[in-house]
Amino acid sequence: MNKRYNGKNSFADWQETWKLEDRYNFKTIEKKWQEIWEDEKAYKVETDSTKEKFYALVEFPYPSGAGLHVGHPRSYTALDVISRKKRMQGYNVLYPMGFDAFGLPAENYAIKTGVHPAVSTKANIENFTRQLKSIGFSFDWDRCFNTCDPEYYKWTQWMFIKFFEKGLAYKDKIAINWCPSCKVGLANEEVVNGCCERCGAQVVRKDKEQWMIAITKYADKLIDDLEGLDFIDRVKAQQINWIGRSEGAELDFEFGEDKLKVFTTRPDTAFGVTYMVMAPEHEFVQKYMSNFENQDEIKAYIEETAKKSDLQRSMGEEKTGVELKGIKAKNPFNNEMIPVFISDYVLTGYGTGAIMAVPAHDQRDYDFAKAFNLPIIQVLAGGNIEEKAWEEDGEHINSGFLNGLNKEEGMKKAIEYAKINGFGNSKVNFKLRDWVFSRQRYWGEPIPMVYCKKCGWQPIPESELPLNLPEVPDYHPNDEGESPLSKAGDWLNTTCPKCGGHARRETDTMPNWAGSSWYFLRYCDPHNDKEFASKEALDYWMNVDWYNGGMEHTTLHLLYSRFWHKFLYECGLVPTKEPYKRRTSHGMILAENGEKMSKSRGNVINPDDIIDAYGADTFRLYEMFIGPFDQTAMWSDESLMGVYRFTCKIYNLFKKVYKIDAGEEDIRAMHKCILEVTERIDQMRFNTAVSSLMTYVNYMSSKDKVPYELYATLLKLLSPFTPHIAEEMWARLGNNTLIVAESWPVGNKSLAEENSVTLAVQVCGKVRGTINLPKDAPKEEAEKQALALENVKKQLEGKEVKKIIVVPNKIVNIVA
RNA sequence: GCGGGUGUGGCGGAAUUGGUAGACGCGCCAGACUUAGGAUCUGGUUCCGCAAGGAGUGGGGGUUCAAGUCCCUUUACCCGCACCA
Repeated sequence: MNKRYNGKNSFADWQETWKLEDRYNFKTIEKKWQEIWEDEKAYKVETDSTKEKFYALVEFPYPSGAGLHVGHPRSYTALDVISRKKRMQGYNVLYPMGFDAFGLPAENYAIKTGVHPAVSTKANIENFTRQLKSIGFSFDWDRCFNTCDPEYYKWTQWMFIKFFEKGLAYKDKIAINWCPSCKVGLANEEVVNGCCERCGAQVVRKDKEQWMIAITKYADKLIDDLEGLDFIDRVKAQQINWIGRSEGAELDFEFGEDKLKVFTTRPDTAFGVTYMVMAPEHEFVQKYMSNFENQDEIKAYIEETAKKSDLQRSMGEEKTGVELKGIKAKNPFNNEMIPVFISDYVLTGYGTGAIMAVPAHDQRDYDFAKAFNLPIIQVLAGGNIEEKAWEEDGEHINSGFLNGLNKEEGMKKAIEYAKINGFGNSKVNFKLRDWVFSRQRYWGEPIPMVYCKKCGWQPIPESELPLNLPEVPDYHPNDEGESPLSKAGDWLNTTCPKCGGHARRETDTMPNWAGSSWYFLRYCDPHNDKEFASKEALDYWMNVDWYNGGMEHTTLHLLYSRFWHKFLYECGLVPTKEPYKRRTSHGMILAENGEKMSKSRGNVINPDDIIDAYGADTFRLYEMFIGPFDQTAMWSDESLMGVYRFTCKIYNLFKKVYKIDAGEEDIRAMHKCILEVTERIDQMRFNTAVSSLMTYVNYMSSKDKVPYELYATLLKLLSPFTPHIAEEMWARLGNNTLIVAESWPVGNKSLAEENSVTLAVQVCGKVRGTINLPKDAPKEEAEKQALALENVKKQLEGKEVKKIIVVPNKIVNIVA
């Protein structure tokens, strides 16, 4: 006997055995249908070129020990609703789930307890899987994988080698952001307000040899290709802002034997340069040190700034600095000799690490000039230079051949002049830096490189992939910042793939963002052991049609993965330039009082508790009803109760269902609901989609007998939101099919329309009454009835009607 | 400072894109059923007013027959970036 139907197979059977005492038992219902879906592989999907595909993606979670947060299901339910609807609309839907399983918490836990990260991670993944399954998401679990599985990271390593082969991965000694607490180098993206994103410790600068990936080579493409993508505006804006493209010029100023290069966005203000500034780390400072008259002062300043983090530097309100006495620079535009300073307001990592200072037209230079009593020469008319710098447009003055030109013309001419005279050219700069790709950590993908004294850095041969993570005696990084892998004994020693001599393995591992940069490709073909995914699978499934995730990943994961994908595209390994067609973002869920949920505040809501008390369907529906999807929402137990009542109503409504024909009004209510729910799901206006369903249910509840067709349609519309109860009641209606495989109802606009309409009647813009008219009644009829209203007559007493505006089916406004 | 967003009842939030502001839900009030209920059902619920009526979408101004919606201005809060030359 089929367990689906509990031995019953007709609607009549169910009605007969219906008892009033029968209560909505979500626990039994939900468990039953989850088992059936799993047994029947209801959500398994195959590459099938005869069907139109739809690829929905949500950010896979890091399987933390804390388990699922109520924030995760907001995103997962939203795309589950979309996926389920698309499936019912006939699409071949790929909606996968996996785990981003490398990460610091597992390693920190290992340091504390000695439990191997692989062990705790496995347990956490099992817990997450249990939780996700208990919510009834329609993931194709056969495609699930995790990034710490050698079968997966083999390909992450393989791709790293591709980066190396194309010259995009390189080792460089750079001043990196160093977290003294985590003892790890951080990418710029991982530094928040000068502090480590994970532990909050203040980040300091430290010179280290690091693997870098040249994401900056793709800076232009990463901006330009945003055009045409369906990303929400704030994501586009944030990425553009982060990449920080600025156009200007690079100019050479004579300095000692050398040319001191500066980057400026305002070459037109060159005649207003009264001094120059280098970053304290600039190479010329050391090179010319012996020539300076005030070496002690300079050295002291350099030492002082080296101790400061970027945050401390930027917090300094007063401009500080030291003049490099003894050498002046020559302004190539007017051959004037100008003093040169070092100051920490010039950053070593941006542009050339040196600037030409134009105090009259740049506020920072202005502040510095005021502090050091330097001349301020206005070269663009406008503003009040006595008070502050003039940064707007104006006519050039005191500027030789630029006089009379505006900003734009001046820039063009200045660059032209520099070009002709060989001391400069136009130049584009980016805020974006190359990606620091090394982590001095254990729980990450080993970087598949070896160092040979003779041959330098060499990638290991493809046949040796995956390069498995070895066992180590303990997981602490040492104080020199060497990875725990440096203690991996024999593993470290190997042979050079090029010359066969002795070589030593790289001991740093990859950052978290590595595995997540291409995981959406693996979902297309997750069990392939020959390639990261077959061409056939990629051609069919890519791009991701709809990707939803958190705003916090906009400049991290989302930018990295776009870059990574573009690189693979240019290697001919993926069929598309961009990975994601559409990107949306959900708002956070805060605690009831508007605070962030956190362990320390003790206000975390565990999805397990909600499901236990009210069931997965109520939980899902509430997450969709909580508020506008893209906005921050506050958890509310009382609102949750309201949704629970609604779920009960759906269940109880069944006893009023009869096999009777639907009336005209019934049909209208039904089509109205179909149209609204369909449209609102597509627009991610889930909260109003749910309210349409509530209105429809309220309509049915007010009837003594509910026509079968109305209830059946309700279940279909409801099934993406509350799949378990929809499935259960669908079966009780006597169906032998799964509702998830049914087709989505199609709304009919004309059937949804009322045949009589209520028009508001206004006198001078104020509503004074309403009239009922048949739909599309002539204007004259509306006017006549409006004027006949008692209240309207009263309002018009003693006044002369000047004009009557009739908007058909909407409003009559009488102007007097 | 730059970029993005949000201000509507006691609360979460709707409003077909210029056409009856407050859908839906919570809460609250009244009634019904009940031994009882923080259960369920029915009705009510923007504010002031007994009513007629008036006011009303952060503030001010404007366009329009008509503005939560468009324009100008101002303000508060939230998020991201921030000495990026």
